[in-house]
Amino acid sequence: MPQTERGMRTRASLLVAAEAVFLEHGYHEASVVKITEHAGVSQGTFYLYFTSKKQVFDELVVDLNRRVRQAMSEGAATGRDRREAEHRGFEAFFRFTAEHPALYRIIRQAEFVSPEMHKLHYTRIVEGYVAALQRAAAEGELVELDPVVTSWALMGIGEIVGMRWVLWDEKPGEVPDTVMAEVARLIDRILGMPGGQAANDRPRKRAGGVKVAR
Amino acid sequence: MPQTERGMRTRASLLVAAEAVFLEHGYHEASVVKITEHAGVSQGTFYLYFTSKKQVFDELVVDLNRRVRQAMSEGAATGRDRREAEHRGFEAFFRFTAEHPALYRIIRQAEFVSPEMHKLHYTRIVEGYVAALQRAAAEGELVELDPVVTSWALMGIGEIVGMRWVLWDEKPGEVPDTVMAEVARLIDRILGMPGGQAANDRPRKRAGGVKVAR
Amino acid sequence: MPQTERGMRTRASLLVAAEAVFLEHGYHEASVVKITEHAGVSQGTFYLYFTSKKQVFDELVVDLNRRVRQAMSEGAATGRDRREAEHRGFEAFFRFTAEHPALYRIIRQAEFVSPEMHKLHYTRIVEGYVAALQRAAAEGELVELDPVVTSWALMGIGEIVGMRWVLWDEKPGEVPDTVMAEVARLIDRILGMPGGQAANDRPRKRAGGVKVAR
Amino acid sequence: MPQTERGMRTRASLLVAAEAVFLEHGYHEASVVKITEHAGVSQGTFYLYFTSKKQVFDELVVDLNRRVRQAMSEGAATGRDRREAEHRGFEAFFRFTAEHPALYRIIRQAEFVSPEMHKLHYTRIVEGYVAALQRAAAEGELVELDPVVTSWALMGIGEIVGMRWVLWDEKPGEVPDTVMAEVARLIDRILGMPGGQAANDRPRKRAGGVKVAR
DNA sequence: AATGAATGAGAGTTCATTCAT
DNA sequence: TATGAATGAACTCTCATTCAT
Repeated sequence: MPQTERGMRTRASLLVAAEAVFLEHGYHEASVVKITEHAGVSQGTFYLYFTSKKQVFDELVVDLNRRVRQAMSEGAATGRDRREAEHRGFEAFFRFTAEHPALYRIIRQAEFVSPEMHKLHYTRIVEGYVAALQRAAAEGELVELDPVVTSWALMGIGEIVGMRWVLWDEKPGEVPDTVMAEVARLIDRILGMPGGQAANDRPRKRAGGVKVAR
Repeated sequence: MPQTERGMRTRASLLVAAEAVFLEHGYHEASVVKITEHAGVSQGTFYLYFTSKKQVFDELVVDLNRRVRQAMSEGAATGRDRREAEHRGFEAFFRFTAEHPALYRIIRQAEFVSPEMHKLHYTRIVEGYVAALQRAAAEGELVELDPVVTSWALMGIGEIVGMRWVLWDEKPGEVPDTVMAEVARLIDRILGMPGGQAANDRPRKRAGGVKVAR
Repeated sequence: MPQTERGMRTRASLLVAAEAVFLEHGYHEASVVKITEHAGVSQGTFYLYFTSKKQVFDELVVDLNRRVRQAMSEGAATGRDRREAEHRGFEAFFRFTAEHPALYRIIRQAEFVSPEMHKLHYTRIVEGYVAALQRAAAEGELVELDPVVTSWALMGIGEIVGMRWVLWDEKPGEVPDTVMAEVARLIDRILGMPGGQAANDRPRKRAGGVKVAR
Repeated sequence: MPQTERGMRTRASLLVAAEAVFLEHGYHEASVVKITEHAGVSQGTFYLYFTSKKQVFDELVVDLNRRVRQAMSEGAATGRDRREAEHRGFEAFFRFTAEHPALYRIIRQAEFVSPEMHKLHYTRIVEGYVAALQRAAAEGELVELDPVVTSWALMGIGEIVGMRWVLWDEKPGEVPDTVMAEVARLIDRILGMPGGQAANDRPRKRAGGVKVAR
């Protein structure tokens, strides 16, 4: 760890550079040289602050994880009552994956680079999720469900939607409103909240019931 | 392409070896040498049948994709009526991701190795999904939903559940029954089919409504 | 060496293929596979008739050498008297290097592939040259000169002119007439034959004496 | 490019080593390993200073070209009058090819390794040649001739003589005096300068007029 | 005579990491 | 603290050649 002000700045700029380079090239195509060049320092300097390429990657994953969870709790904090709070928490999660889809590439890549960190990331998020679901359930707001399985399922939805509509689409950074709305309804159905079904909760016998996104 | 029986065998054993090695080490740690050693042939032989490491990877992804979809349609074929058929199709998909979670690592890694193949894989599966949802909707069996968004969501659930309960668990190859059942209920809720809620379809006001898996 | 008619044909087609491939790719870029593919036979067949890639190259050089010298003596044979014969011989040499500049690439490459053959090629040609010069000198038709040095010089001229005006030029296969004529005059001057200087043999004091080719 | 004294030394020693190795083995037999071993550095160091084996080759060709032309202009500078200057320029060229025949192997090999560099080399030299011939012609010192064709011819002579008498001979580094003298007379005849013919300028009718070198 | 599968040495090149300054 | 030269293991890939059929 750096002992001086200058050292702190150097380390920080290396982290920023690493994020940018991993984002652009992925872990394996990213080289330490690229990172140091991006940070404007020399090659050797990297090893003053990090013991390996993998270590800086791990640190980034931990950092990203912290940011996601912070976004989620900040989102939840804007809710005026318990129920709204939970809603906002989920919303924040989706918004984060939507707004930072590229960051999610880093996390997904962790599966092959740093399985422990990958596991840690999901586990931590799910923990928060589960707690939220349990609080909501205690309030009697949910259908009867298993919070762990449900949390994982919700996370899977968030990831794949981010991948499909943000990472793959030409104009990244945003999930289309129609898709977002559909996802919201879907979640409501999963959690047994009203709003999952438009006006009526019985399946209706008409083909028009199906609308295609995009 | 091989022109003799012997050549066919060699190529096949290289494919098998590649799958095993990619599974164990991931794409980047897997080397052509490891693959050929595993197949019991010399290094150069690899290039008799594949033009590059990436090509054999792509071929594997395409092959896996074919197998998943075949499993799905075979599953659907066991249903006695339309509704059962759709159910069995989804079941088959979940069973496949559950039974071959490691294969899914290969597919997920394709995101960083061969984005085109990765895209192709998901796109093809979703196409089948969407068609099934539309058929079910035409029969009036579903809640009003967007089949595309829903298909992606279902796939996200399948993947993450496979990752969590099969890939991460010590005894791989099987999603625990309790988890599988919970997922089934969850899907029913998503699709608006009866069975998504145990006995009653209103959320109830008791914490006991929540049961934790594992 | 082949024992059957069929074998003879195969060997011949391999030689033809080798010439084509060496011509197009040069020795090092040419591979045995390319040669056999071009000949329409399988890889292993090559080694039925040649012991190595280098051997077939050597054989080609020897063959080309034979062809050049034959062209030269055929050219000389068309001369009606001794003097004309010599002229025609040189002409034929230049025509050959002009018409087959690509073949000359093979020979030049021999310097780095098969120095012995390279040496042999030039030595044999020079021998013929020297003999011709000596005959001409015996007839008193030449300026006093060293036939060996002169022969080498003439060969150097032929090669470089072929390289510059045939190999490098867009429309290969032909040295422009003006260049050819200038070369002819140049040779006449070298050999001390009339015709080397236009009308007068004293250098003249006017800049207009210099005309630029191309 | 190296930024320190040490780096400069390393790069220089790699260039020296490359020249030596290309000289001894030719381009294709020369390997980067051989070069680095010769330079006493490790394999990877090579790629600190050169992007590829071909690049160092190109650099060598350019360097040699510079040296030849410098030798020529330095030679020309020793002439006391215009005419002597031109003479000395040509002399210097011949001396250089004679003294560095091995370097000329590198240049000749460029035909097959780096055609652009090969072309550049000859083109540059000819440009200087042509200019010299034109100056000489303006002084009325030459026979009527085409300076471009003549320049190429002179170069062809220089190369082949260097190849024959220096590269092939056991004691390299020197063209025998008798050969050199003969070449000089030959050039005088080509340029129409006095001295091309010993004492008399008419061909004589005696075989003794021909003397054989070596 | 012909095939084509198999070999394996060796090539050029990259890059995470170390170390002298 | 910072530099950047140096390392060397490891990689992908090519190809002349051999050999079983």
